[in-house]
Amino acid sequence: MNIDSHFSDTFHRSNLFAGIAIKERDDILSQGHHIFFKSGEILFREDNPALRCYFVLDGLIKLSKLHEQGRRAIIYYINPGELIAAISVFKEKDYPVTAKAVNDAALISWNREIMYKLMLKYPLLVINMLQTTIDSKNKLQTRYLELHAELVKQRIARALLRIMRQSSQKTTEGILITFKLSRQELADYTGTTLYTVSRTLSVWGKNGWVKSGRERIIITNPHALVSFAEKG
Amino acid sequence: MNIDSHFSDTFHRSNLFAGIAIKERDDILSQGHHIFFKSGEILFREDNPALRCYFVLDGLIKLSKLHEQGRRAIIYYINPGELIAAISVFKEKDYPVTAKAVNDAALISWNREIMYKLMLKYPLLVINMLQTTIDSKNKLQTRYLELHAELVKQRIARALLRIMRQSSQKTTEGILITFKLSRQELADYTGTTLYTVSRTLSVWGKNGWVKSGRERIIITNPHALVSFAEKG
DNA sequence: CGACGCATTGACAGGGCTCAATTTAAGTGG
DNA sequence: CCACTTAAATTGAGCCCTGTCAATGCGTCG
Repeated sequence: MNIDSHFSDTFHRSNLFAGIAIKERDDILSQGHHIFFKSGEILFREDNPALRCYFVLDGLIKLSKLHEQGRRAIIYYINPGELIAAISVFKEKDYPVTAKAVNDAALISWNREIMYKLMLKYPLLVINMLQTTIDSKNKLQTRYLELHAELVKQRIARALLRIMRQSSQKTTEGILITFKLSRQELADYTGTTLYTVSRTLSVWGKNGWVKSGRERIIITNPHALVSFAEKG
Repeated sequence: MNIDSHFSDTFHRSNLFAGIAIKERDDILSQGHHIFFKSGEILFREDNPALRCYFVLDGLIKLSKLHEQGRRAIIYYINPGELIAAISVFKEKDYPVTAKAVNDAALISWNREIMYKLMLKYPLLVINMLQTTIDSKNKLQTRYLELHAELVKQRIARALLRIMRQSSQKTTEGILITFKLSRQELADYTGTTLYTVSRTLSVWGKNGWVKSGRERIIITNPHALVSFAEKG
């Protein structure tokens, strides 16, 4: 399998391949398959579990989890350079999570047998996988604590800042979040409702901290947001 | 290093060593150090990060995280057979978590250099570490969703059931949780306050679902609790 | 231009937190 | 063994944050 040179950088710079020689990386790469998902498409769902693991080359992937009682929690936004559904190497079922492409996305996928062989062949690959898994677990622990300890507004501030760091660009108006982010999504990410998010953004709009429209958020005063996120 | 035969079983049956030959396990074991912690003692804290990773032979270890604003969240209870602070292999600092022995505990510890060498020497060890890390991450994801989606009482019910499955024994009165569990601890575990926990247990006591005293909980009607935990 | 989906805003209620006052139980020392 | 100390647990009162529901506004796209 060849890789588009545009994505090559993302692949080779990923922490996942730190310390692994280029020709070994190419071996790993050559055993995967390219897949593309359009914005809004679903990679796998609670009732249709992941059978392969995916490396994100481009785009943003949203991992969320649906509760029986109807609510949804966004667990992570996955950036290019990260791996998802590594669990599929070990378990066929039992990964009750939805993965959805937020932007058009390019990925590489490996099925479980191939990935397992690669893991045995390249111990450093597994070590890197372990490290990135621990890192993302720690991030979730932090968010778990915040969900427990902080009021909604503070969590929304933190969420905006996290998303800003992950996926934004400077514009003349401020820092624009570069994907469609509705009130509902932000609510799912912070553990609240779209109404509370709307009210909060409304106030912050009047403060001059953000400018927001339909599925579109610009942060005009990041400094104020940071201070609010930290002090509550 | 020798291992007490009483703990030998826990060591060798752990998922961590699945597929690894006995003499290899003994090699791994021989490079660690025995450590004991009395009930209530702290293994490491937010301001005194873990420098080694630990394998739990006996006892129960509580991992919690303190929020700047004062609240504490219990992230996991760690049973015998599990590994903690694997992150210390990769990072010296930056594991802002407190680990405390809930019961008297026996552990094996390895420092980072030794553990890293072992990981390179035994690829299957890393694969197993990856698998258990993914598993515990998934559990946290589930609890994150619950914290977002469920009311306090439902979360308390789930927490009691989880703890019961982890660490309990049958008595004539019912299923006794076999470690000191205060209202405050249960609150930290479920994301609420000790007052709400107290009120809830008080009601369930009148219902005949539980019997509770000072740092002591007996579940007298697990069936009712399960049904409540699932339906809310 | 019409329709659909997202966003806004108000009114209202209630779950659960806070604070304070007791009560209960365990542990300690004489 | 009992008085004393200390920490945990209970319970009530009050209130506020935030979820719920409903009505309306508005931007986007076919």
